[in-house]
Amino acid sequence: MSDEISGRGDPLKSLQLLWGRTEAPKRGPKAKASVAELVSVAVAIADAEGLEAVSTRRVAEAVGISPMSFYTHIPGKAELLDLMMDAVSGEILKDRPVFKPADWRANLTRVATDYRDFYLAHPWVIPLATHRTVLGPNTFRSADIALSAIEGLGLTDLDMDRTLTLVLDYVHGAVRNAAREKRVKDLTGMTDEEWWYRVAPFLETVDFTPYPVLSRVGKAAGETYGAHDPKGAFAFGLERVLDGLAAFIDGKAPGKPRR
Amino acid sequence: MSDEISGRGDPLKSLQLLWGRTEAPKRGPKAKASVAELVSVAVAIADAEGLEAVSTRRVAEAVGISPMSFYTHIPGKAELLDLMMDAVSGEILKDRPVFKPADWRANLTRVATDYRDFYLAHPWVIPLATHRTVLGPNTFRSADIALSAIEGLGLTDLDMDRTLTLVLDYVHGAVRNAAREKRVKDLTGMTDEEWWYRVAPFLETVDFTPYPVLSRVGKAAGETYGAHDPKGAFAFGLERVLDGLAAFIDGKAPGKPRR
DNA sequence: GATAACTATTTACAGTGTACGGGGTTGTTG
DNA sequence: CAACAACCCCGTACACTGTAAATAGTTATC
Repeated sequence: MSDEISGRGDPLKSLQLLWGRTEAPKRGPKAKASVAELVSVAVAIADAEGLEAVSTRRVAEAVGISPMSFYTHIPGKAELLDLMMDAVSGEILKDRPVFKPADWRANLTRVATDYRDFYLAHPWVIPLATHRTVLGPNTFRSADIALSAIEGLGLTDLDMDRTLTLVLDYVHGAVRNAAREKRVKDLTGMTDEEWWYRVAPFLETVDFTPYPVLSRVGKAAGETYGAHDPKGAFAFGLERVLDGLAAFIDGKAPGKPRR
Repeated sequence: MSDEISGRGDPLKSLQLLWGRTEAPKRGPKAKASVAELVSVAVAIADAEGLEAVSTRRVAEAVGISPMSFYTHIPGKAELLDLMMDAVSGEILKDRPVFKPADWRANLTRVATDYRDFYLAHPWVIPLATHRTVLGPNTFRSADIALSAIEGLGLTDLDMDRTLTLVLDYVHGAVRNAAREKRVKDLTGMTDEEWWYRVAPFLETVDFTPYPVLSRVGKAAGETYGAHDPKGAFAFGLERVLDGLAAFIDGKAPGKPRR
């Protein structure tokens, strides 16, 4: 099963597990493992070895039950992935910062960097997220806090939605590369430097005249900060995004028309 | 093998295949299948049924060779994925538009929408791309054209690199959801409407008082354009990104200082 | 004709998710 | 008390995956 994206499982079953709405069993033997335990070790495996190391067998074994006992607790792997995503989402904006409307730019920067740190800490969530958000308590909590970063600016609810979507879409796009860096290194056993070292001799035999602009710009970028500079690129992009939002927000703000 | 990301294969072998640098064999029987053929059917399978339907066995069978004969042409699945990515990259900015510096905003809009269309046409590339770009001719070609959209604006080569990175990161982040929509529908057999229909009753039993902002904004967004509106969100975000870049570019442009 | 270079194929192994059916444990009910 | 229902656990099995290893067949060169 390589199509590992969230939102695949039975939505109702997932929801019940996410919100702890499974009523306690009246009879039967006591369970050797709990859902929380299974999710926790699955997250630990994903953090340490990547998503592909998470298998139902492996998770079951890690909590001390047999492979098939996994399915007594969680209907299938799809539901496990949903639970994993919501579980780690609890780390986003964990201290619930108090935002002041006047500092919206600082607020959004905080939100963006917090989400970025989150993705970097759990790179496996990046290919997992789909448009059908996991409707769990932690996901709701982080979204609520993030939205509160732009409360009181005179934006409509719709504008708030789109504004946060823009920032988080950008963060997601910008972070996806940095997040994979370690992963690719582990898989290939090569650092980026080693990789370039192996690749460079071949590239010198390539005729770059069909790509004049790329050739010039790529050379300049490479000489300045090596193969790539995700942190600098993120900061640059975020500033531009916030500049764009500034024009939008200042134009909407009722009290302070800009010109 | 669930860790399907690019940049995993032997880099040199991949490069040789990408640039057609495998010297023609002098002896031996004629091959029943070519690399181009294998890549082509692999792309067709991925387009039609998603990345997880692409297996070496399936691809081999589709071109009429036995499962293991695949490996006489391509060293492994990692290299196949690299080749697939570069192959489809040929569709981006295919007609090589002529960009005029004065119209940089229109140029970048064209670049952004072209990349968006590309991702929507081949959603499987989204989880595949890593920071180790596939160094193939088509990838180079599209990057060169995209960069030429912001030539002649007085930007340094580094600024051009970061500017394009910003735009493409945003496009990637914004498109990831829309691209999965069809995919999730196929996997779950549910449209988004059916999904919401199943989920809504449960959500009404959830206490939303801990998420006041989310509850209000989510309700407003849902009532206005249903579950989500990726096209509108994309347009909104792109305008803001371009506004932010406008401030940056106008500030740098030598001839026209803004204030 | 021998040999080297090349393609194609068969078999096999260690994984994966999970359907199915049976066995053991617990609390409730007659 | 015995019977039963509810529940947890587990062994077996199936159809997949990528690919290592060994073998057989085909072609051009010496």
